[in-house]
Amino acid sequence: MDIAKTYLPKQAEDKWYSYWLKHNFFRSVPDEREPYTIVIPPPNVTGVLHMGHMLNNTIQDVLIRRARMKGKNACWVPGTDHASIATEAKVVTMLKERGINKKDLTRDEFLKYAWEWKEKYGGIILEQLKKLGASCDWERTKFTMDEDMSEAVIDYFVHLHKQGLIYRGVRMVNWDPQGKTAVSDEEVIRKEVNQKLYYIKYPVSEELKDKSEKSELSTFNFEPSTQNFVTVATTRPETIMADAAICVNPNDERYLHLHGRKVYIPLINREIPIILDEYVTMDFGTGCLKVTPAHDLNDYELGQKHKLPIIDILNDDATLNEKAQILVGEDRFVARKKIAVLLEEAGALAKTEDYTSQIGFSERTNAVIEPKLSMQWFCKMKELAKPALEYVLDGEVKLIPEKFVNTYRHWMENVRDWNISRQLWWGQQIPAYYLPNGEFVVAKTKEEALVQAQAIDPKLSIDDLTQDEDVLDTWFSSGLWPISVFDGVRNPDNAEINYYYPTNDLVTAPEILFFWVARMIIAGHELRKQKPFNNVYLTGIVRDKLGRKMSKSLGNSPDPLDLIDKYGADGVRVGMLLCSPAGNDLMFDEKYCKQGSGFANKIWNAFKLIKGWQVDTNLKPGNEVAIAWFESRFNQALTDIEDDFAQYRLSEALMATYKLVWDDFCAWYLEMVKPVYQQGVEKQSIDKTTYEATIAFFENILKVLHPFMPFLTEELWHDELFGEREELDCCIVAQLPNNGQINTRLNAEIEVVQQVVEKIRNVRDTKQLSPKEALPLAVKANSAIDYNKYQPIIKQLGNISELTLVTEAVNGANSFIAGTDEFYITLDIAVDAVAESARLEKEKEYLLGFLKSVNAKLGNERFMANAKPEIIEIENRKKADAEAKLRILEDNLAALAN
RNA sequence: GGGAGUUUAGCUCAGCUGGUUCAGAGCAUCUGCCUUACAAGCAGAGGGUCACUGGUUCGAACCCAGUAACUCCCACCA
Repeated sequence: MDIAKTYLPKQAEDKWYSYWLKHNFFRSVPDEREPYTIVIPPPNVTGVLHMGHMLNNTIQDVLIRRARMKGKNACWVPGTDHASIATEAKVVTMLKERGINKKDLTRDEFLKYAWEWKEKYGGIILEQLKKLGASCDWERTKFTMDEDMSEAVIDYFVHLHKQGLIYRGVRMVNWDPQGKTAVSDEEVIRKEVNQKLYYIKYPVSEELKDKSEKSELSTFNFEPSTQNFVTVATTRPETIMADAAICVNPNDERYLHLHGRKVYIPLINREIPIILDEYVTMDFGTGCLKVTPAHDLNDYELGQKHKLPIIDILNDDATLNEKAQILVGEDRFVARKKIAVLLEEAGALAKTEDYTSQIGFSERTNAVIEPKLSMQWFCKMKELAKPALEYVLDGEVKLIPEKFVNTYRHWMENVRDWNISRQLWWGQQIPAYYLPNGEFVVAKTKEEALVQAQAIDPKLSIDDLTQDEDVLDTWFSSGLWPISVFDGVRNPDNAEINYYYPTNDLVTAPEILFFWVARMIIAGHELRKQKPFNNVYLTGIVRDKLGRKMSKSLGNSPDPLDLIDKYGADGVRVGMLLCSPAGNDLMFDEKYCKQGSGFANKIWNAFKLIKGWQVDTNLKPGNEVAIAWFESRFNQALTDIEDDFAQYRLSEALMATYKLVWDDFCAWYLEMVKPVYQQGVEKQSIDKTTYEATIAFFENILKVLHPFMPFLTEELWHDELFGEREELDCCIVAQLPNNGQINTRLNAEIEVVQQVVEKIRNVRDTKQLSPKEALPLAVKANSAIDYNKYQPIIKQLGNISELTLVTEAVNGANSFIAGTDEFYITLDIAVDAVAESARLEKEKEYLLGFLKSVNAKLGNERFMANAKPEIIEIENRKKADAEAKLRILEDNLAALAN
């Protein structure tokens, strides 16, 4: 039969994924085995797979598959997040395209559209994950707005409210004028922006009585005539109409004459007081601050302190309202430009300066955040954060890499109250019910709310209650994820939550350490007094090879599905992992995927080679040494790989596997045992022992590879090479081999043998001899290595015609040293004594230098006094080895000279 | 402004408690091979002032101090 020349991923991928599904290999139900649980970081329900997801989910899949193959009850819970702001924005856009304005819809009508949208586009991303090979238990797929999930959220809200941890209040919030909702502090991204600093002159309302009371404004390069003005620097001239005061530092000697005075706001001529507060920095701007309590957080606090009126001149969409008196209806940024012109015309603009400062942008809509006063719901964080911090500091929840502990601590120690209300419809509506008198009660249902309400006013009926319009922040619900997917909020003692929780590993991006990870730990402690997971593996950000973050707007992100199409899912998985050491950003380059698919092909070809063999029972076993060595080497590699996994060094585990397969198995083992080509036969004859051992090795290799390359390994697993397989005998559920014996002596001796082979090849290369030409080799063994034992290997790999053991150096031969043994290859052509001497001299020189440094150490009294005995012993051995080699070299040099 | 991190070969990264011939791996590069599994391959080779400057030490890529560059997080200087 014909075997494809290269591995063809496409056929294998769909075939085996459905096979796994059909046989429920991803399914997990509680049983007597040890559980291993991962909950997926739920992607946005309307999201599309990007490279970050690829990395994240590849890692999770590797971990879950490995756990499965170690006999654990592996459960990977998939699902999606309703992502209120992002999704609502998408729905609004969609409606707009259809000519529908959200304003014209009722809440119910809008939600109907939103659900339609979710049904249509939601879950695309989960389908995409299947292409990657994600072995999630799809029967457990959850959505954060599923009925039970929402109920859990409401329960949690009611619970926190009962604890007195949720309150309602007017606060300055981060207002997203595009999403028309408040967003939390964490959802504001600050960026450096080039702006202008406008110096605005506010006329002082009374003439200065004493002309001699001269200000020192001249140091600011102002026109002398400005002494009747107060000049204020601001980046937001459009808010002057909302000014409630001008503030100067009481210690600022320049402004003593202004104490107790009043000024007029330019253009609208409203009179405002000059107030004094040490908050003002004297050496910034002019040292005068305009106080605009409605539109700046600090000004708000200053306003509260000084009991200033709050004048809000902005609408929810950040256009100016009638309180502004001028430019009503204009957008804030349009107004800024226009007012600058108006001020200029009125002679109230002293100057403008270029200025860069940080501005907040909405993470969801990218709109410039407007500080806005409004009534919001808040969650008290201080008490909640404390135990959540302890979990991490105690190491009960391990962050990988550890460096994030500091960041986590810093945040948890400086946490502020969390604004949990969002002025949206898509999400869990806050379970607060208002009485006609404005009081409110919090309850799970309207009926329960009525009971509470009637305690206040017995005459109330259910129609008198109105529910709060706002919904909860998405993170409020995703914080419950590891508990709510097992129904642990509503039924805290059910069999599932007791079995699967706490989960084992969480794999997520460091960007959402606080948004999400911290809140899960908080919820875990609050609801169950338990951590939600043992380990948090924080992946890096996927960047392009120039180090730029991959994003749609930059257009530097490849489509993951295209990559899978091009390199196969296994190739892409390997590619992602090859360049993603734990916690480091990943400089993604397609070439890694190429390396991945190249690796898949290498394995495929090893398979093809073995497929071409046929047992000939007449042949005697002839590869005991090779077989014993590979077994030992394999066990060694298993230990190394296990160790890498234990430390979450997935890249290194993969690289160790890569080298095991490519170097040890293909380049050495298979070359050692591969039969000499026999012409005219379809299959190459091989002895039974070697054949069986090789197949067993190959099967074990497939197991080790499986977590990284599930499709290829499953495909090969079912080849007839391995005999008949039961229907359920699949690589995905095969058990990883246990760590077996490691023969360190054999491993070490083979390393010398490998050196010998490499040096023979080197001689061949430098003498430009054909690899086909067999050469004679003589060994003068100074070590205990029995070269008779390794003769077949050396002969086959080095193409040696004859290997003789000698006791004296061979004259006129090309020599080399491997380990401490001497090797001689006698060639027909005469040795180029000059070149050979030069080569040996160079080696000698190096050894002498080395010996000198070793002797320097050994001759150093303080070294001998301070170094540990084993170090000294090592140095002594180094010295002995070097001296032995030097003697050999000198002998060889002497022989050449003759 | 505060904090954390990074800096090792052309690229991406290992290098654990300071001490093996310790300066490494993979990729890339160069040279030679179309050797019956694989040219997506094989064989061989080259490539580094371990960011810089000082210090500690018998001994430093590793510890300490300072400097520089980059990255991230946090923060209300208009």
